[in-house]
Amino acid sequence: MIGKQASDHRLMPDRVMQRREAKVAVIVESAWKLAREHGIAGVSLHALAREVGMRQPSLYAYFDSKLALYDAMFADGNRRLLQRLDLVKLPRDPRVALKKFLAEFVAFALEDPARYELLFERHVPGFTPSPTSYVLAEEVLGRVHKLINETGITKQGDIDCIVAIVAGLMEAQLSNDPGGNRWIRHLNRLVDLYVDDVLERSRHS
Amino acid sequence: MIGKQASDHRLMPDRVMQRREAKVAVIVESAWKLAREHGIAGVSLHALAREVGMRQPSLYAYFDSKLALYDAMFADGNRRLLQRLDLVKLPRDPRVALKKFLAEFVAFALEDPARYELLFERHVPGFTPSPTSYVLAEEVLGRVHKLINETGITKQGDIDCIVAIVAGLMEAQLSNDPGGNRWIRHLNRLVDLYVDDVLERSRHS
DNA sequence: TACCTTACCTATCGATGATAGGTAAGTCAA
DNA sequence: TTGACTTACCTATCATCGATAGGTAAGGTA
Repeated sequence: MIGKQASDHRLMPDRVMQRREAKVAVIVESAWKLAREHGIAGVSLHALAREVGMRQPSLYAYFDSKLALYDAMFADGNRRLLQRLDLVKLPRDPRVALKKFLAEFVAFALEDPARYELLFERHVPGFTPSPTSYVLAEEVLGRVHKLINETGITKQGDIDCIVAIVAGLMEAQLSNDPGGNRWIRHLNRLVDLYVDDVLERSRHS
Repeated sequence: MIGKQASDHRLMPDRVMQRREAKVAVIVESAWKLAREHGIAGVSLHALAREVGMRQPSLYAYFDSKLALYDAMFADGNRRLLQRLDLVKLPRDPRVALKKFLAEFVAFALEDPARYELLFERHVPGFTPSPTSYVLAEEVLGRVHKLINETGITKQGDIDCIVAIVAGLMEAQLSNDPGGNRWIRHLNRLVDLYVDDVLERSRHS
């Protein structure tokens, strides 16, 4: 139960519960700060505790394990991503809408390498999102799925390809040219190329 | 100096030197075994030493640090990859040759997830290949580069795209369907699609 | 034989994530 | 207001990790 937080506090009075959740938020925010400084795997519970003015064992009052902390960060990152995607004004044209949506997705992903490591790579040994947190990631993927569908692409294999292409460009960008655009500048062209090809193929069959 | 092995043994007599290198090879092989069992980041020096019949500090006679061990594994993996690629009989047709070469590359990459993590991902916190080892990785990339060139594709941006697409498919394959072919089956089609498009564009300009 | 190097060993270090058990402050019903 | 209970921390300690120091017996060499 990675995602489970310490004990069950659902019987707590609201006031106490809110204070507690606020503290969790502070801890997660500090964890992101440390992750940005030392990489996602470089977050140490001792350093994190010091950052929030505690001793290391006290963190276990808020998270059952270090992996549970990562799970909370995973959920937090995906929630922020969904918020950002909510703000995207989607044009009528499905193709333009898809590209605009993907551009925002990619911008979010690339702006914080440590967050990218946790949300989209598997750079934390042993970490797998809990079902509760994974639902958020599926929501993101579901929105991409929907927009791709609206361009007329419905086959799972074609959706897989587009997702893989986007991921490949992002991964190359962050690995070899973080902050630049050497790979990511090809995103729109590749999406157009692939979508055109699928539609062309479906027309001729 | 990540890649440096303990001290400088270049003044050793040949007999001793060979025995030493044989031992290094045994250690690296055992490390791969542990990596396959527990993931690349799950290799512990205590377990590795036990595996080769030593105590943990004795490994430091062969490697200056754990990262130096990873560097030796990185070089070893790339050497094996080059050996495999040497065996590929390349057809005349540049396009067919590229696809056959990439197929072998991908087959090698996917057959051992732990090796993939070390060679193609950055799943080991703090690890960067030493210049000496990185030369081997560049040799691999150089061969891909050459074959892509021979299809008539010369612009760096286009080469980047093909490499990113291949990497994206491999990464999705291993993350979501290891052992299967849900993503990788699209490799040839995507390469053809991209190469065709580049050649088409160059013809119309 | 005498000497030097090799190839290990034990003991120990600091940092890590995790657990056990204690205490003072906060909360709340009688 | 008091007394009981809970919360929110603490100190002390553990096993495991990579790493270092220093010792020793066997192998190789003059």
